Amino acid sequence: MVGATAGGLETAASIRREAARLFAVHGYEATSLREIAASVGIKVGSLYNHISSKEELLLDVMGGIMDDLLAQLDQALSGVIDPVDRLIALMDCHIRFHAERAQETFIGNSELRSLPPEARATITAKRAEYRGRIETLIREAHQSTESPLLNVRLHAFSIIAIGTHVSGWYRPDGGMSLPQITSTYTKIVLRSLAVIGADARVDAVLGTD
Amino acid sequence: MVGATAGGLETAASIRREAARLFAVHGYEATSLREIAASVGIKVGSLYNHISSKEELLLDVMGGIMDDLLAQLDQALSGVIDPVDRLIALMDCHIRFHAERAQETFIGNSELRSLPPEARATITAKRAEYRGRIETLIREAHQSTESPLLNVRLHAFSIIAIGTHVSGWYRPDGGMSLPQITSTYTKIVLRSLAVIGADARVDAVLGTD
Amino acid sequence: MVGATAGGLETAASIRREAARLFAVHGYEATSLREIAASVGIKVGSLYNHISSKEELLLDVMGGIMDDLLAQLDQALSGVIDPVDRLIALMDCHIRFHAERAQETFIGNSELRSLPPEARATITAKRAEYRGRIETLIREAHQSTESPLLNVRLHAFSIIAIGTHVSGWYRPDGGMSLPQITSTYTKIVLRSLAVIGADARVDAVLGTD
Amino acid sequence: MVGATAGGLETAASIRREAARLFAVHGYEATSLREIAASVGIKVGSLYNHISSKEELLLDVMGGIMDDLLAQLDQALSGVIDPVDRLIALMDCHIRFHAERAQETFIGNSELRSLPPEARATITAKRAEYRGRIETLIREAHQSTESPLLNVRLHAFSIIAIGTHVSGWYRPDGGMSLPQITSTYTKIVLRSLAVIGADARVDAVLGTD
DNA sequence: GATGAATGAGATTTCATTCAT
DNA sequence: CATGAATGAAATCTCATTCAT
Repeated sequence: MVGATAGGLETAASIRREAARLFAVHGYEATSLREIAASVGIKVGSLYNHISSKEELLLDVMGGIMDDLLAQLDQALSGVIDPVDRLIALMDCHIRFHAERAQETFIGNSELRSLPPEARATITAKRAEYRGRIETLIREAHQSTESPLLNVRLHAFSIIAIGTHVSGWYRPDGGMSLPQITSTYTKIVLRSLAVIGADARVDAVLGTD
Repeated sequence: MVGATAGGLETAASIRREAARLFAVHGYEATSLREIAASVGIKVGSLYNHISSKEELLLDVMGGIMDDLLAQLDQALSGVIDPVDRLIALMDCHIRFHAERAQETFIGNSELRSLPPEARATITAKRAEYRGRIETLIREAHQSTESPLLNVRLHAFSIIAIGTHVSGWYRPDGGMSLPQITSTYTKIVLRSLAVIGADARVDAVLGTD
Repeated sequence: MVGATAGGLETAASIRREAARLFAVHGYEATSLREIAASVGIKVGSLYNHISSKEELLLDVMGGIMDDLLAQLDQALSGVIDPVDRLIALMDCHIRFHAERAQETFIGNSELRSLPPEARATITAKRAEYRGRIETLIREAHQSTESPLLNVRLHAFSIIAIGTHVSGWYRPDGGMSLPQITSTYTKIVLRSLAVIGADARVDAVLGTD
Repeated sequence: MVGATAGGLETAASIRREAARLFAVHGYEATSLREIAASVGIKVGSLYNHISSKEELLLDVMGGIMDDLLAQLDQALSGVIDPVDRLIALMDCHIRFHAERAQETFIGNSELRSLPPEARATITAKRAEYRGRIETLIREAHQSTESPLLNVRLHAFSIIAIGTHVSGWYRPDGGMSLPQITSTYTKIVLRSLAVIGADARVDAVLGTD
């Protein structure tokens, strides 16, 4: 029966979706498998036909997120050559990703401590990788700058902090549109890097809205 | 023996200290009263001579933090008149506070969801108050600026995001000194507000180190 | 295996049975779920597959008892027309019920205070209903009486008191047979209502044993 | 300081009074020493300057009650010679005692099971003693009776049941006066023993009210 | 005599997980 | 693939009791 399999896949996807939602709202520890099962419309025991443990479910939910982020960054940068344009592409991708996948990135940022050491190390490595790319982009963009590079690490940190923060408050039906948010934060970051004509360059790439 | 009373007070303080530490490391939900009691060196039941519930303990730990932050900001601003200087004073206070009391502010930012609605509302109100003050300082400093004010809310958010982030990674024995961090982040923020001569003004107020 | 479902239902029934027994012996507060679980032969946690709380278990145990009593009274009276015969039928039913279901009625009488207000009100209402029926039967039987009706409420109370008392001491293997007890108490009550020829009438209806 | 001692004695009495009240309302098991201490206005630890254990406190509260009851019965019967008059004196004393000291007798009847075996045996013996006296009085009064003595034990039981029941519902500010209750119940009992001219004899001794 | 603090035992309840059906 | 039931571990919290001050 094709339906059976489709149903099974749907159930598995449902579980991950509801888990993400509940982990984001109440936190991993405060979310019980009973709640997740109830949200999906099945009983606890049945969960285990689709997951192997709660921890694995968390890993699953957090799982692809960093890979996706890195992949999306690659894609956003592909074909972009000018260093400032690349920085703008980074910011656009960075903010958009943290907003559009707010729940997952929020979990990724707040539930690291719930992972067992090994899994945590995996994630931490990917985060370092992401930070490294940001630092590289910052360094490369610095050529068009009129002031000293203050501290690459802290520049990168402030970009990351903004993304993390966004995933905590952004709502699709909130008061600000995503392009508006992206554009503004990009200007803020470019200004902080003392990029010449920061605002105009952002408007040129991302539009004026 | 003075020890009797002093012992009681010391135990109570110990409990709050250890609770803050453990909440920061493992999270509120993942921290058991058993662990806290063990850290303090008493038995679980004895905790209840000093607290009335785990939730109240969390509230206690998170409790004064926002009041302290607001008070410290008041003090930092007192006597400072120039709007840009006031912004610098804000940033100095902001970063220093989030670094020096990293554990508490980290808990304050990550465990809001563990509070019952009423308590949460109390804290949320204080956070809004703090954000409001930041927005006011931003608006007032904008006079010395050569570029448009992008979006007060997002400017404030980026400052808050940086503070929150700092409380997550700062270690007194880490690679960067607190004055260095403060100075750099202040420059980053002033630059992002397009304050004229941002770096120099920060150096003038906070020193060159 | 049919046993699966049957096992579940049997366990649930077992729990209620053992709870009734233990509540009757030690009282609700003094009975731990551990003891109940042990009596049933399962572990404490497993209880919660069959009950939702200890309080609900008490309510469950006390639950049907008043309904059963009222239903049994209806049945005992059905087809009996003569007012004195109806009184005799009441007493027969009353004593028999309190003896045969001694544990449950004992709990029903002694653990009212352990119920939360709402549940208590439900039970209290049913008890008032039962008392009301007794009072009606007393009034109707009074026509065949040679003396004044002293006080309907106190007459009813004395009947109720006897039932409650019986549920406290009756044992199937005790020194007195149930018909003997029933017959005697019925005579006592009819005499106290000054029914003419009380003893003979009781013997005529319930037998001479 | 006389005041000091008086205060101490007062405290001890207060504790027993509040304990009796709380045991009667919530039951022994459901009453915590903390509640008792709070009702008295001291802290838990201080209780132990006046009691030696919670169990002993219960025994203390239940303690004298049976002795008092027996003593009061002796006194009520002293000088009364006629067997029916002695029965009336018994009933008057019995009901009055159970009403006036409702809380204590209620506890005495409902918390027997909370006593350790030895203490329970002591109390049980006194109750048997009391029942024995009632049975003797019944037998002696039977001479003035026109019908057979149905069953001495059950006659005694019904008297005891009425007393126990009274202690459960009597309130000084309730709808019925104590003399009214006493008189009515005495008539009920004398009628049930087929005492000739029961009502009149009761009225003659206890008054007509 | 009163108190604050400590303690060990135990209470109810929740949870992730397993497994036969 | 879903379920009901069982389980062991652990969690928060309460309690009677002790004792130094």
